[in-house]
Amino acid sequence: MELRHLRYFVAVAEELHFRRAAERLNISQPPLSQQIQTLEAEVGVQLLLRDRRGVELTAAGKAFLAEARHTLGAADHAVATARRVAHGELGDLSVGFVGSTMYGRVPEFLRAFREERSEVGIRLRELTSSEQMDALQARQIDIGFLRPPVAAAGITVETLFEEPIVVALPADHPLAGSPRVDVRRLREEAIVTLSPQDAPGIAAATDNLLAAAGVVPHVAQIVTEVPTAIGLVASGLGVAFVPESLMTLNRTGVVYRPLAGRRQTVRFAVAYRTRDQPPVVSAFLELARAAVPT
Amino acid sequence: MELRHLRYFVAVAEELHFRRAAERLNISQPPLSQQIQTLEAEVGVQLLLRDRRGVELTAAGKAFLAEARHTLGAADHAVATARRVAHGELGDLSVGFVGSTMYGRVPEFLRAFREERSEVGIRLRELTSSEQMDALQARQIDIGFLRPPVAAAGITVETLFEEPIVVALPADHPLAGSPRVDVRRLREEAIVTLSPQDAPGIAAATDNLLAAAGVVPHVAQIVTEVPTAIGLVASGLGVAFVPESLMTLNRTGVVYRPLAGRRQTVRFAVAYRTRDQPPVVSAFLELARAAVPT
DNA sequence: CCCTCTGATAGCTCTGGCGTATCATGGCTT
DNA sequence: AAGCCATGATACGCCAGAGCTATCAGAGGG
Repeated sequence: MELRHLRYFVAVAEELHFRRAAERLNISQPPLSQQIQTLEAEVGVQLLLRDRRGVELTAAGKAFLAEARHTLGAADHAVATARRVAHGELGDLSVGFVGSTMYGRVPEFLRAFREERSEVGIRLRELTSSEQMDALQARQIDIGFLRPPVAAAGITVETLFEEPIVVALPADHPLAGSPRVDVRRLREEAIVTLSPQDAPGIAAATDNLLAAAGVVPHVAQIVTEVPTAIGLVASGLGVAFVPESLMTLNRTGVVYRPLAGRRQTVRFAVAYRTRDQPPVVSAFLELARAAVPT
Repeated sequence: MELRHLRYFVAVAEELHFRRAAERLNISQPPLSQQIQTLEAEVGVQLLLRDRRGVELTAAGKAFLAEARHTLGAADHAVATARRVAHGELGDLSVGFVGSTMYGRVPEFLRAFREERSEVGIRLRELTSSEQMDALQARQIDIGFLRPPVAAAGITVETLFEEPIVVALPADHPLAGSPRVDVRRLREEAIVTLSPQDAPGIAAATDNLLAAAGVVPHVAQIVTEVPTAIGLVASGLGVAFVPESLMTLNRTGVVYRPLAGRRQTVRFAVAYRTRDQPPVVSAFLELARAAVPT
């Protein structure tokens, strides 16, 4: 049995007239009769009563008509669904992100994308930058939000923008009152730093800042995620250098101050497999690129 | 697009290997490649990634696979459903009945049929015998339970059994104490009779009884349904002659007594279209015939 | 009694689905 | 590095079968 048989049967059942049904199907009447006969033989059941005065459905024919319509609808739906997935209108998207990006632009991207493509399901996973590279290669995620430098075979890392580093101080710190902070004045401070393996971008920026100021850091604690570092600052353990966007994390006991002197930035990037992307990915990337100022 | 394309695609998607899929489909590999190409061209979307090391599904391909399986399932289901309807295992049955039969064997038939064919939906309509003949011809009902004589073109009326007429008396009637009642002793009674149009069987039986006893009836009221007649007996309006099976209608203020002398019976019959029956009908008829004693 | 309408049948054509043979390409082995 | 073996794609011929035209058979209706 083929869909042709179902299409023909539905046409005859609707017209209750072989010649008219054949016209509708753009074939002549004899092959239509033949195909219906073949169908009835295969089902093994009489579906139509021909009584010289038009056609009538048997009880089995009525039941089959409903099911045949459903089958044809399912076939159309299969095609439509595949097309929509191919056009990125429908599908699933797994997104990885490092903790520090959830206070910046990522939530904005996600909200905008959900509005534009309400039928794309988004799954979020918090991962470090290097974990994201592995997850991208293993196809566990399709897009990653992370901070370079980071690289892996088959993965494109595309910087979306740069943002300055600011310093997070305990609220009761003497320098908390200054509009800008000179790194050299932090010479005696304990510093909470990020692990170079897990947050290479921020770790390198911190090193640069301190080296440029000729400061040898007293490392109070090495942590994996920026929000953790800010938590430790709040508890008075030391100061931390963090990306500007983290200022939206208004934690009691912490103040953020811009740095005096040469501006030090960290990059914010999106990463994706260079090949074998689901179609939704390119739509998401375009949205993210459009959302950041050139 | 034909079901063939879906079958082939599902096989390839499951095997992830053209040659093995072709074996499973009992065709050779080249036509399988061709058909899949045709399918992809028609859908307009790449469904499979061939990369020299087996085959992989695209996102669209995964979505299409699920839909294709569903479509194939729907096609199988269409065939199975038509067959089940043709075998009377599934379907709908409209049954007409006259009021007096619902106190006899009909409920028993219905219960037994529902147990045997739980997937046949039964709709019940209370109709007089002649209304049932019209409804059968108009295909509004498929089976009727009624009391002959009644006839119409294209309708078979098949007597299932006969049952004796008994008399329904008000409980305070002088004859209520007798084990049997002689009709001649009802010479002076008001009688509730049934309309010959609506209940020809019982009306004729009543006429016969009275004529045989030489009684000229005082007709108190003519009614359409036997239960109505019994209601009037309960109110003391008169006596009525009713089929024995109505004795299961235990109405306060009414007693039933068998008649003395020659036994007068009414028939109980099932009626159906001689042709163009839904397949369930014959199953129901066989059950009804088997349920009555020969 | 003929005419007209229905769906079915006959016989032919030709498309297209399938087969065999072969190609192109990439990974693996040696 | 070269050859081998696997993959899926391509080339091409064959023939089943889907479709066509012409015709038949039977039932109403005028």
